[in-house]
This record gives sequence, structure tokens and C-alpha cells, in this order.
Amino acid sequence: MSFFSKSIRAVSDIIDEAVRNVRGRISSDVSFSEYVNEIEKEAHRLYLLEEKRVVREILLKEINPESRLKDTLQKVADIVVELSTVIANTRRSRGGMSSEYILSYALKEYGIDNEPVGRRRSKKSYYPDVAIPSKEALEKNPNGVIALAVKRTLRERWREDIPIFRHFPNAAFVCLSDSADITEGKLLDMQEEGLRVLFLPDNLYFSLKGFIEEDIKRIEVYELSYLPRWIRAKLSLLR
Amino acid sequence: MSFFSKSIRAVSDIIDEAVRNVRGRISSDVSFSEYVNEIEKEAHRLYLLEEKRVVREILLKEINPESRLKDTLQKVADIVVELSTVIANTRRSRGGMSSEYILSYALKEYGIDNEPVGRRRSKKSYYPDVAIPSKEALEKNPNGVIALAVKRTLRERWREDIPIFRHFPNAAFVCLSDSADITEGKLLDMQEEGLRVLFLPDNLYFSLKGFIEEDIKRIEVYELSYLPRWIRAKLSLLR
DNA sequence: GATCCAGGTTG
DNA sequence: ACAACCTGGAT
Repeated sequence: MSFFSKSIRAVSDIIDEAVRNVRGRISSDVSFSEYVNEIEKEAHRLYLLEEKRVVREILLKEINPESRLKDTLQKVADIVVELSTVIANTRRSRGGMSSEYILSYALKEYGIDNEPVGRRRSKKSYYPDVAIPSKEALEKNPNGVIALAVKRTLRERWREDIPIFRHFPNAAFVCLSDSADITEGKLLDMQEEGLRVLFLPDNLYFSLKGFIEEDIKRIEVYELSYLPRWIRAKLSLLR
Repeated sequence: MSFFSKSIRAVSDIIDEAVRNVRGRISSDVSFSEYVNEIEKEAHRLYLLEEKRVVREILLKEINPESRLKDTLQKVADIVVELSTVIANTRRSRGGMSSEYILSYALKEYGIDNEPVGRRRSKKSYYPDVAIPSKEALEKNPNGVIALAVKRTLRERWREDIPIFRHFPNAAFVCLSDSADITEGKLLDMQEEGLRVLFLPDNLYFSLKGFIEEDIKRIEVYELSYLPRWIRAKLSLLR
């Protein structure tokens, strides 16, 4: 781990603060989708503040503050290039962690027992990101568990999560960011590749509702705010 | 496109120079795997030089060279953060393009007609990266074409390429970098998920040969140097 | 050691 | 406009 990443607050720290900040300012009748997205945005804002703070710290540590740029250009350029990789990949990893934690947290708030699966999947690489009610159930009772895969944005990466639909009869793919890159073409591809249950942030769902009702017959597509009710309905069937 | 990325030489420019440089220094009996990996490394080296040149250019353009760091810290930090995203993602995109071009180029050198498919796949998102003998054949004669998916490194992204094995009877996954992250666990997962033909750089293949022969029965795993011969054998069967 | 992609660039 | 890249370390 680099100096950069070990100087930044833990993901859970930032999520906790984001939750406190969002709680203080939203109304109690906010939808599940809005709640999740508000936390996500606030956590992102906090992270970027953190990031800039640490970058300034590193620059001051590595370069004499009295020096002129023309004399340290080579060194500054080296730092930029080296930090680029670390900053970008820290963002990636933590962005993903954040999504999983936020979804897990919000579901608990809505009374749904669940456990984030974490990176440690060893043998079972097709495991989901969030297990309902628990990770243990993934092993002991795969037919009685609800398996959620979550991504902030999609790109082509949604394909990586298709296997959960073959391994768990009750699975769903959750797209978290309300500015995620979901398109009609992607929905058609998802349908073709075996994605079976999809939750989209409310705004994205409603903007695609017409197309979905017309052309997507083999995926159950729902608005994110329906997720807690969908889970409860599934759980009552599984009981 | 940012100033950064439009100031860097085109991918094909760098590959061309890399090929010239490598040609001038390798022996004529080098293996296909070594040839590909030498080009890949030289292209990478040239790219990093380019990158640093452009970073220096940007710093000089954005910041007064006479200024002291303590007076421009905020601005330098802003540039670092902003450039991080661009630099890292330019690397990603171009790294991928380079792999596809290099493989395509090397196959042509070995007398095998092929066409890089490019990003434009519109409807057919399960298309491969390199089509033999042509992109046109992907549509017109999917059973008579050889479809290659190529990645520099794997991470979990190899899963994205599994669909080519369902869509093309003659398909192979090619792992290009001789320091790619291939492991025994990944080979087992690939086998489980339906990857059927895999080419690994010679060094990686031989380091895993024992495990492969013992535990990987449902993937045809070959050393990269065998690829041209494998393609010719397939082509003669398809004819 | 598998998975993330606080994601812009590429064609 | 859009799908695919991951010259990839952090988690």
C-alpha cells in the first residue's frame, strides 16, 4: 500500500460520516433510491476532499516548498505519473467497496438482514457482493439465499456478474449510481447473456421504462426503490 | 478529449516504432511469444516516455515556472487530481488497443490474414477483438471464422470474453503480457465458466504446465507460440 | 488472490 | 453516441 492510500480515511469512516450528513438533511419519506444515491454522492464528495488533502501533503513532503517549478519540473512530473496510477486505482477499489457498503447499510436501515461478501471469495468466485441474510447461507443454503451483485457504473463490466444467475435461483443485479451508463443496447445485451433481475436507480428506470416494457421481456427490470419490497416478497416465499 | 491525450502520439505510431526497434535487435528465430512480448514491452517503454513528456508540457503550460511550490500548491494539487483520471484511463484504453494491434500485426507477419475488430460492435457486443480472416466473416460466416479475444492482463475481466465461445465454434482467448496475472484458481474458474481455448505467453504456460495437465481437462491450453500453427490447422479444417 | 472500476479515452 | 479497453494498484 502506498503512502497515498494509507493516508486516506477508511471507506467505512467516510460512509459513516456520509450517512450522518445525509440523515441530517433529508426528509424521512425519501425513497430508497434517493436515500442510497444521496449517501453515495455525499461519500464521493467527502472522498474527493480527502484525496486532495493527501495530494497536497505528498507534494509538500516530496518537494521543497521554496523551490521553483522550473527547478523541480522533472521531479513533479515523476510524482504526477506515479501518483496517477495509485490515485486512480484507489478510487476504483474504494468506489466499488463504497457501493457494496452503502447498499448493505441502506438495506439494514430498511430492516433487511444482509452481509457484504467482501473481496475474500477464495474458491467460490461467482459469489455475489451482498448476501441476504448472510454469507454463511451462500454455502449452506444457496437456494434459500438472495444474492445481489452491485456496481456503481456498468461499462462492459456487468458481464462479470452474469454467473450469479446460474448459481443462485434468487439473484439480482443492482446498478447503484443514478448517473450510471445504462442504455437500450446494454439492456438488450444483458437480456441475451442471461441477466434475469435488474434494479436501476429510479430516475434511470423511468427514463427507460417505455423501452423496457416494449423490448425487455426476459429481464425483470425494477426501480431501485422497489428493492426492499422485492426482497421481502422473495423472503416470504423462501420461508 | 483532454489536452493530455491529444498531445500523445497515436497508438499505431508507437506500435510502428516499437516494431522497427524490435526488428533491429532480435534474432530471426525468435518465437512468436517472444516476438509479441518484445513488441509489447518496447511499445510500453515508448508510451511512458511520451507520457512524461506531455506531463511536463502541461505543468509548464499551467503553472508559472518561476513560482514557488508553496504559492501554487493548491493549483498543482488540482492538476494532479485532474490528470490522474485522464492519465490512468488513457493508459487503459491504449493498453488494450495496443494488445489488439500487436497481436494482429504479429499474426500478419506470420502470414495469417486477420482484422482487428475495433470498438465499433454496435449490435453484436459479443464480437471478438481479432477476426480471422476478416470482420466481414464474423457476420457472413460465423462458423468459418476464427474469433480471438485478447487481454494484456486478466484480473477478473476475462469473464467478459466468455460469450465468444458460445457464439463462435472456433474461438480462443489470448493472454498477451508475459507478466499477466494467471493463477491456478483462475484456470479452474475459467474452466467452470466455459472458456474453451486459451493461449498463454510461453513462460506462463510452462510455469503452469504441470497443473494444467493435471487439473484442466476442459480447456485446451496452449503456449502462445503455438497460436499461428493452431490457426493454420483450424483454417485447413474449415476450408 | 479475486474483485473493484468515485471511469475517461479510444475508434 | 456508445461499447470496450484496463501499459492495474488498492481493497
